[in-house]
Amino acid sequence: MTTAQRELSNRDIAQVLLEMAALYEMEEVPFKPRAYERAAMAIAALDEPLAQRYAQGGLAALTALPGVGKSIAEHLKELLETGTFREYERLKRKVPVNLGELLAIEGVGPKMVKALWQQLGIRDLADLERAARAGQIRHLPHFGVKTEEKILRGIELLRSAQGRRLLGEVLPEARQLEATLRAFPEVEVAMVAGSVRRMRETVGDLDFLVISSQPQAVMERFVRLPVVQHVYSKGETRTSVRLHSGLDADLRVVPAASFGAALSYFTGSKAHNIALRELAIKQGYKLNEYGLFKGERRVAGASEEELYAALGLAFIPPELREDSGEIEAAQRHALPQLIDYHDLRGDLQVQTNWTDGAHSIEEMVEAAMAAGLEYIAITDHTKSLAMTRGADEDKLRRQMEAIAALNAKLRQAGKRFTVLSGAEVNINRDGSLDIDDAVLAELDVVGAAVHSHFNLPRAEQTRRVLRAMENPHVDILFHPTGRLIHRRPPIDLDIEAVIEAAQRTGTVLEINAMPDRLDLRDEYIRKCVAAGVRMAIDSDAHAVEHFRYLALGIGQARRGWAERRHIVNAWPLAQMRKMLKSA
DNA sequence: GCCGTTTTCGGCCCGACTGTTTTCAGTCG
Repeated sequence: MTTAQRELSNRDIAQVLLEMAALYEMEEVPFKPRAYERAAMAIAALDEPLAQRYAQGGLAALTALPGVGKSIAEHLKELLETGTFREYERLKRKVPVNLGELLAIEGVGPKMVKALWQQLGIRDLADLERAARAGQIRHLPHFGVKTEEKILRGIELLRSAQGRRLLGEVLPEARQLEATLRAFPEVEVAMVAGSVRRMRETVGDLDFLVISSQPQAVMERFVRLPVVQHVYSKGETRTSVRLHSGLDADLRVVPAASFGAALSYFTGSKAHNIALRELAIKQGYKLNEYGLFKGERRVAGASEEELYAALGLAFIPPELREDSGEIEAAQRHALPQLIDYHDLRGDLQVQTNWTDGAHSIEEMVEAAMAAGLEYIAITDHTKSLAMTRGADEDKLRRQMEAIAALNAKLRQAGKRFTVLSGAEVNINRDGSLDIDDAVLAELDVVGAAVHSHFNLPRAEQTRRVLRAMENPHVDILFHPTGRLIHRRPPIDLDIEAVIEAAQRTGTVLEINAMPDRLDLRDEYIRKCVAAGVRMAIDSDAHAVEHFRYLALGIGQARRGWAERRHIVNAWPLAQMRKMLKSA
């Protein structure tokens, strides 16, 4: 072997399996698509690189994954060892298009891709856009003007992502690179700055800042990292690269005396920086990335704490630096005591393999304990979401019994952990729920959620959601706006009315921590804080690995100025339960 | 192709919406 072959990431591998599912879908092969999708999900949710898992545990470690059996494990082995596998190549030959690109468009599925390729030779996004703009698609059988318009809108939406990526997707990569830099012998301190540090829900690129007295050696090492694909520029203080993951990354090397000023400057936001510099000028200073200066003399700059203090400000946590009132609050020393990343005691939305989750109740409990939680609510889907094998009243009752038995077992084993029974109940079009009130009354935690009719007009949608919140058994409104970042817009809700109703009815609003949900979003959280509405930060875990997403929800809550007192699952169990309507 | 509190073969789950259609396919959750 000459140069090391770049290792496939779990994301790459999951993508290949998803393409397999789509290819089988085109062939109208029954059941296989679901099987491949399930396997893709399991791999995408994995923390540890699949290659590493395979290297250590062989085929058995692969088949141990949920949804991975003998055949898929064999395919994965081949994929890991050779970069592809025969069955994938065979299927791809039949429809040789850029599947990932085309399927990323909302409303475009495998059948449409196949038809477009067969009839118009469309192979990628550019082909598709050209054909749609030329009005060619509307003339195909089973297509029409509306479909053509939908495709163009879908492409627009995809574009508006502007190459920004989900924080949850980027954060592990950023932390890993940060650790790599920290381990360089010439590096004294390394930190990730930018929007990652501010925990913005999406990230455009990565900014790293290091202290070193040997910048050239650091830059040399940096550009030779295997994660680096292309070097845009390389200098003494700044190097700019494209990573294999598709992200751009900047590395800046600064002397220790400037680190705080540089960290502040490169953390942003731009608006916060400008406001800070204006404040400095008013006080007779000059502020730049090298420090706070009075004339030629540097009065602060080694640490952020020192910098903010010199300006007469309380330390402003990075999540608040958006120039949305934080500087004024810091002047009055009236910043909120933000909820901390270690403050959560429970998780009030957890799915299991009773419906569309990957793992059993017991496995989720184990993982929650390992994540340092004291309680979780099991909230599987209900019946009208049939594709998830949603629970009906009988199934919910059976699950309540299973949970009661598990709690008894935990107590017997001396474990201080409580499993609450719950459900993620569907809100019907008219605002009624798809589970009988009598059964809801027996559950510890009832979450209600919109999973259908996303496009109702504002008045009707708001009326619908309010009616659900007024149900005396509904404790929490799950992912209140239903948005999927970069994929689906939020439902059209009068958010003020929802917050007012939450206050009036005592309904908790969720901050769903899934990377592509983060719903409520930061600005709505801040409205809730102002209105004194309680919220819950939930992982919405569908697999044991998902509890780590809670950190994203906490980041979002901090961006919304939330304190521990606003977040019910940061409270001890007894206090939290008293807060719920059904208690 | 996966899986097992319906257990090693025979299931794999439904229902709504949209846009295209004359009775339904594709997509989504």
